[in-house]
Amino acid sequence: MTVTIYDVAREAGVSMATVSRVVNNNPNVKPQTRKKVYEAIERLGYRPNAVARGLASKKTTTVGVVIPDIANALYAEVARGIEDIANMYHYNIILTNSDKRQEKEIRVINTLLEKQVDGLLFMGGAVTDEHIQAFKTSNVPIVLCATKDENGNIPSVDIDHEAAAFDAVNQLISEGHESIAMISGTLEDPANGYARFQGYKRALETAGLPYREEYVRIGNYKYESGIEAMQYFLELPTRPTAVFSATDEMAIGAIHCIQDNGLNVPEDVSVISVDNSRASSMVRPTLTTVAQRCTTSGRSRCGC
Amino acid sequence: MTVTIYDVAREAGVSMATVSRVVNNNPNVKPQTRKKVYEAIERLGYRPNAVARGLASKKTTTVGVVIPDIANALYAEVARGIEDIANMYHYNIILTNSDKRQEKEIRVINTLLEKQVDGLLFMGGAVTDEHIQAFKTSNVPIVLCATKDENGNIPSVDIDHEAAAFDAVNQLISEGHESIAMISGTLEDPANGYARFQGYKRALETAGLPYREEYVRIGNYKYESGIEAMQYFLELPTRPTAVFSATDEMAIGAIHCIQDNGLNVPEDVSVISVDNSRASSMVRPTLTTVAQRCTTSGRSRCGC
DNA sequence: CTGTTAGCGCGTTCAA
DNA sequence: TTGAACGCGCTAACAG
Repeated sequence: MTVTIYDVAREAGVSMATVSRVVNNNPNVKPQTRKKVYEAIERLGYRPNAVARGLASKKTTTVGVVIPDIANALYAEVARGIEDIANMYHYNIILTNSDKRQEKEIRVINTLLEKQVDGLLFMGGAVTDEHIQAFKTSNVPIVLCATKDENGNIPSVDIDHEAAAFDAVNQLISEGHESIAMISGTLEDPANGYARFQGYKRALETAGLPYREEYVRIGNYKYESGIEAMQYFLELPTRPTAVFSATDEMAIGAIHCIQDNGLNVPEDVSVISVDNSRASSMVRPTLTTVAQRCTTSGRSRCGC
Repeated sequence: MTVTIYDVAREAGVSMATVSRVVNNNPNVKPQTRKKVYEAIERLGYRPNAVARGLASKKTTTVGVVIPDIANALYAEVARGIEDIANMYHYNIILTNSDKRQEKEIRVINTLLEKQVDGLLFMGGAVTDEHIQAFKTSNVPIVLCATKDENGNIPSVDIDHEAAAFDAVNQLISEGHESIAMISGTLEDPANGYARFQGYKRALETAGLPYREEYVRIGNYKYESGIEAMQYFLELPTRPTAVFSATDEMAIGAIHCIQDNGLNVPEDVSVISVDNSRASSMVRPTLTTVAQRCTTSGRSRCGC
């Protein structure tokens, strides 16, 4: 039924090894025999079996990707970047959603390793001892993305949240704002939360602006929490003239809240954030976002 | 280095066959020996090699998915649904982006087939003879998603665009609207374009409402084209009281256009669409969308 | 430049 | 209930 390398060899009157060389573009083949082999391949409609090849060569040209949720726009962008790069090197990706549930994460990591992926890209929340344990059972390169292990032993790639936040707030400052509030994520979140908050503080310091506790509210990244935070700011005795949001979604909530209070953006209050989701380009008034190039971050390295 | 089934066999004092039976949950193993094997597996940290297994069994428990662009929210939702179901049956998916470029589509289809996927899910634009040709070179089940081949020979799953459009327009009618315009996609697009347009027309007919040519504009699914179309409608001698958009993005453009003209939604003009992207829930005024359950559509069947 | 020969790690008869 | 032996389709020395 299926035509194998052996069939091609017989058809072309050469050995399996020669066919293998031709298929793998090994230069050590006389052009003439190469041609014969190609013809035989064409005639028989031969297609190499990547599984057999993988077993023999111990390489699958496949990398595993565990991602919290591909339906999330941010992760989808990253996934796209990863697949682009993988594709460029003729690799494929096995994609798995983990929903950041540890039990599921561990399970898919093991499945991926069973499938002999050549590399594993892990995007998730916390990296626990169990994760480390699972990683250590294999020799394939692991790279963390948008997360880190406590010791920082595992290679990881991520955007520089601190710098992104710093840039965003700086832009506000350069526009003349002096009272800038922040809608932050939880400070327990090292990346989207703490790091961005640090960037915010550093920008204020650098500009010689005072840091005021009442100008910082912790949200949960959701639209509604953006509204709540903004409402709080607007009711302050001296309300801020600008707001820096840790994420686009909260920023949009903030904008709507401002409008609901009969104020205008950016005339009365400016809003800026650091995500770069597609939604942000479709919201009004235009939401200035410091491009975060999610896709690019997926491109940095992928363990292959 | 790597521990194989043979090592486990030796450690447990049984044969490879027995270990294989245990690993594959074959009932024909004495509980006692099963236990011995499990212990040996534990002790050695044995992990089955899925590639070798795939070669021997001719099954990879992997399905290939070619999708236009995972960074697109709609497709991402579908992909999520597919992965969920695959995961439920202990399958994995190899995901590839095609950008609807035929050359790339054909290439990844072949790659996926080389990798011996147990099924192939193809999401794309047109299904040409070249596609059919590529599909035929293999025996793995192929299923089309959100697209169809001309003859309808290949199994396919999709949402019922016609019905979705019909429902959406019907809702407008039930709200008392009698002059309803439509921002359509290109009619060459059988699904998002033509089918939705048909649904629009059928709803009008069913309600005994007249179909007016000037009440239909063709857009390109983009935000801007929603604005253009809406502007056209607003400048009509008798402007429509409601607008049905083939996609959310164009609907959002329409809404903004209405507002830019100093009118209100839905007081002056109602807007409805049939996508269900996340963006639509964050836009104001609230955009009524007929839930299209993209994720569910990904769940229907996946060729495995 | 080409052919021969071993495996890669596992599932699967077929006997026992 | 268990084991021996073969083969899945291909790559990788090695030899010539």
